[in-house]
Amino acid sequence: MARRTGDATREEIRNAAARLFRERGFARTSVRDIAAGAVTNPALVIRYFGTKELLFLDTMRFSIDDSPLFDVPLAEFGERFVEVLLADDDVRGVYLALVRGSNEPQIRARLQRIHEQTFVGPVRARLDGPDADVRAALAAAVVGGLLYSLWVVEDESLVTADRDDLIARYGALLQLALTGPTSHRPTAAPPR
Amino acid sequence: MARRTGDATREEIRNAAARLFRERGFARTSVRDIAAGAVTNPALVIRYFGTKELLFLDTMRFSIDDSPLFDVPLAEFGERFVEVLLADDDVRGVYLALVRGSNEPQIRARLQRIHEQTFVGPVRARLDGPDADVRAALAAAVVGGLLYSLWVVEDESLVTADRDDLIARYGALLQLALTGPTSHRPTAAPPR
DNA sequence: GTCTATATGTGGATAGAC
DNA sequence: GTCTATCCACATATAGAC
Repeated sequence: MARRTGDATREEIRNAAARLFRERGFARTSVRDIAAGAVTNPALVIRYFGTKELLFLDTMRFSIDDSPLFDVPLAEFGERFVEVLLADDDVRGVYLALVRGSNEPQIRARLQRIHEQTFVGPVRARLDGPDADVRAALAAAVVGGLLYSLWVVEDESLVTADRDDLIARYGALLQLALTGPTSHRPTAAPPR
Repeated sequence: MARRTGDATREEIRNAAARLFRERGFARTSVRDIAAGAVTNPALVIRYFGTKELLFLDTMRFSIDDSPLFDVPLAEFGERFVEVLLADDDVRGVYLALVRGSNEPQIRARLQRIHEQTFVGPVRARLDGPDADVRAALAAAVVGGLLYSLWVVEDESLVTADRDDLIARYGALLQLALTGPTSHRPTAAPPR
C-alpha cells in the first residue's frame, strides 16, 4: 500500500470514526472497526487520538444553523424552531450517540454544552424578565422531549406521524412554553 | 463459606445487579463486580441469567403508582402527574440506565414499553377525540423532556430549581399539552 | 515521520472439576 | 449447585521496522 501523509491518515480515521459512531454508537463501535474503515490498524488510531473516548469527543459535535430564527417574530418562534431542529439530518446520529454515551462524565459534559448552545441559547435570546433563565430551561426541556421521544424512544405514534403535522402541533406546544397561553402582553410572561 | 440454596444465591445476584446497574449503568458495571457484590463468582452469574444483558433486563423495571391520578380532575392532571413522576426515587436510576443502554435493541424495547405504560398510558386514559393517540404521544414527549433535561442532561437551571416551583411550572406546561390554551370546552382547564 | 507487530490488562462467557 | 481455570475479544500501550 502506498504511504499517506499523517494528516491524510488522521483525516480518514476521523471520517470513519464519525460515520461508525453515528451509525452504531460508542459501545458497538470498536477501535478495530474504525481502523478497518480507514484502511489502517488499531495502533495508529490510538496513536493519533489517545483513546477511543477522545476520538469520540473529537468527532461527535454538531451545531444547527439558527440564523434563520433571528428574524422570526416571537409568536412564530416555536414552530420555526422545531422545523429547524428536524431539518438537519446529521443532528440525529450525533445527538443519539451523545445521549447514550452520557454515562461517561466527559460525554455528558459535551451533551450539556450542546443542549445549552442548541436548545437553551436560541430560546433564551428571545426572552426577558426576571425568570427568563428558568423559562428558557423549561422550554428547552420541551424541545428535548421531542427529540427524545422521536429518536431515543422511537415512539410509534410520533415516528409514523406526518412530519408537517408534527412540526405544527409540537411547535404550538413549544410556543406555549415560550409565550404562555395569555398572549396579550408584548413579551408575554409565563402563566402565574 | 456456608452453602446457600440456588434460589438465595440467585436473589443476591439480582439484588447486587439491580443496585450496581442503577448506580453505575450498564457499561460501567462488570459481571465480576456483580459477582463480588453477591459474594460469588462470575460463572454463576452467567449460569443463572444467561448474559449480562438478560440480567440487566431482569432487574431494570419500574412502574409508578398512578392510582392517585384516577380521581384527579382533568384540569389539575398535568401538575399532579409531574408530582407523581418525581416522587419515586427508584425511577431515576432505572430510567437513566435504560436510556443510556437504549442502543441495544432489547433495552430500547423495554424503554418503549415503559414509556408507553408510564407516560403515554395515564394521559391517553383521560383524553378522547379522533386525535387522542397523537395528543397523548405529544404530551408524553413533554413529560419525557422533563426527565431528560433533569436526569440525562442535568440542566443546571432545572437541577437547582425549587422542586415545588418546578412541579407547578412544568405541570402547567403539560396541562397545556393536554387540554390546550382554548378553554371553552367543558373538560378543559379554567383560564388563568 | 509513518506505520506494523506485538504485549498487556480487562471483561464476557464457557468447560469441566468437585 | 458451586467454583476454578481458561478462552476469546477488546482497548490500550510499546518496540521497533521501513
